[in-house]
Amino acid sequence: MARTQGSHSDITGPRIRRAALRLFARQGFAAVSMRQIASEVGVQAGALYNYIPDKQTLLYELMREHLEALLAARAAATSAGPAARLEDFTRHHIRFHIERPDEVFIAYMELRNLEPTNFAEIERLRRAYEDELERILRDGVAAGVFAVADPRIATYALIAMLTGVNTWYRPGGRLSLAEVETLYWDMVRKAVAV
Amino acid sequence: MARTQGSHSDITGPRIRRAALRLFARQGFAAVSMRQIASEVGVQAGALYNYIPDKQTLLYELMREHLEALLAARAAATSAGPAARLEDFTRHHIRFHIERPDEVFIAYMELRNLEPTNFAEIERLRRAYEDELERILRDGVAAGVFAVADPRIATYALIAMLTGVNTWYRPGGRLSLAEVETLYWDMVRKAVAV
DNA sequence: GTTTGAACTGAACGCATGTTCAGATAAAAC
DNA sequence: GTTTTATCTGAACATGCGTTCAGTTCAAAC
Repeated sequence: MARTQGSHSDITGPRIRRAALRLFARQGFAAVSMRQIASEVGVQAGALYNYIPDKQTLLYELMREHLEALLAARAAATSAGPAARLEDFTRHHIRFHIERPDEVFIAYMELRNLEPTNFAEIERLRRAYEDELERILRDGVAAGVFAVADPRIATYALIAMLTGVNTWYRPGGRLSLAEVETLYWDMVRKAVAV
Repeated sequence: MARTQGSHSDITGPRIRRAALRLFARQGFAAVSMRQIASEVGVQAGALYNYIPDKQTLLYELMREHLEALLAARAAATSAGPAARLEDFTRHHIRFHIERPDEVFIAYMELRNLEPTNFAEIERLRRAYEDELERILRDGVAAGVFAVADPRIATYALIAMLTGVNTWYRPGGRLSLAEVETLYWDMVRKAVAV
C-alpha cells in the first residue's frame, strides 16, 4: 500500500477532481460521463469509485472547495474604512474569479444538478460571501460615505457585475488584469457614492 | 388533414417549444430527454419529429426566438437624449428579462450545447443587443453627460448587473418590479455619471 | 363513398449511461 | 519470503438515449 495510515493515493484524487472540473466546465455536468473523466486520468471508470462515492458528490465537492477557498481568502482581508474595504473586495473578487474560470462557471451553472442537501450547503456558503459585501455597504451608509438605497439589492447587483468579467475577459487581451480591476472599481465606487 | 395549405398543426408546434423551454430551464438541455418533452405534450417521442428536425435545433430555435424578440422590442424605443435612452434601456432590460426567466436562463446557460453555426448566429444577435447599449454610452460621453472610461467594458458590466436581477427576483417578494427598476436605474445612472 | 395525407403510435436501432464487483496486480510490511 | 492491502481492470447490469420508420388512424377534400 502507499501509506501506513489513511487510504487512497494522494495524487490520483486531485487528478480526478482536476479532470472533472475541466470537463464539467466545458461540457456541463450532465454531458460528461464517468468514462470520459477516467480516460482523462488514465484509468478505467470503475477505479474512480476508490476516490469518490458517486458523480453527484464529485460535483458537490468541487463547488464546496471553490466557495470555501473564496471565503478563506476573504477572511484574510485587513482594510480599515468602508471605502478601502469595498475597493479591496472589488479587486479581490475580480482577481480570484479570473484565476478560476472553470470553478466559477460550474459553481454558477450546475446548481440544479445538486441534490437538496448539497444545494443548501452551497447556498449557505454563497450567502456568507454576499453577507460580507452587504456588511461593507451598510457600514459605509452608516458612516455617511456611501449612498445605497437597498444594501441587499446593491450587493446582488455589484456581485453580478463583477462576476460578469469572467464572460468576456481573456488573458492576453486588450486590457491587463490591473486595468480591468481599476475600470470596475471606478464603476463600483461611483455606483455607491453619496 | 388539418389544413389545405402548409403542414403541421398550428397548436402542437408551440406546445412542444413551451414544454421544452420549461424542461430545459429546470433540468438543462443535456438532462432532458425527447420522451420527457413528448410526455409533457401528450404524444410519443417519435411524433415530435413532425415539428422539429432534431433536439439541437429545438434548443437553437428557442434561443433565437428569444433574442430576436429582445432586439425587436428595442427597435421600438424612441427616447431622445443619452440619459433618457439609458434609463429606457435599463428599465426595459429588467422588465423584459424578468418576464422571461426560462428563456433568459437557457440563452445564458446552454450556449455550449449549440453546434458552431448555430452558436455563431446566437452570438451575433447578442452582440447586436450589446452594441445598442454601447452606442448610448458613447453618445453620452460625446455629449459630455456620461463619464465612462471604456464603453465596451461598461456595456458588459451594466448588462451583467441588470441580468443578475433574474437570479434573485421573485414575483410577490419584498420589492415590486417598479421599485427594482428604480433601484437599478439609480446605480446605473451614478455608475456612468460625470 | 372513396381518396388523400397529416398526425401519431409503438417498436426497433445501436449505443451510452452510472455503478458494482470478482479477480488480478504489485508494492509495502513484517 | 510470505502476508497484507491499496489499487485497478474488465466485464456485467439494468436502464435510458436520439432518432427512424412501417403501419394505423381519422378528418377533410372531392
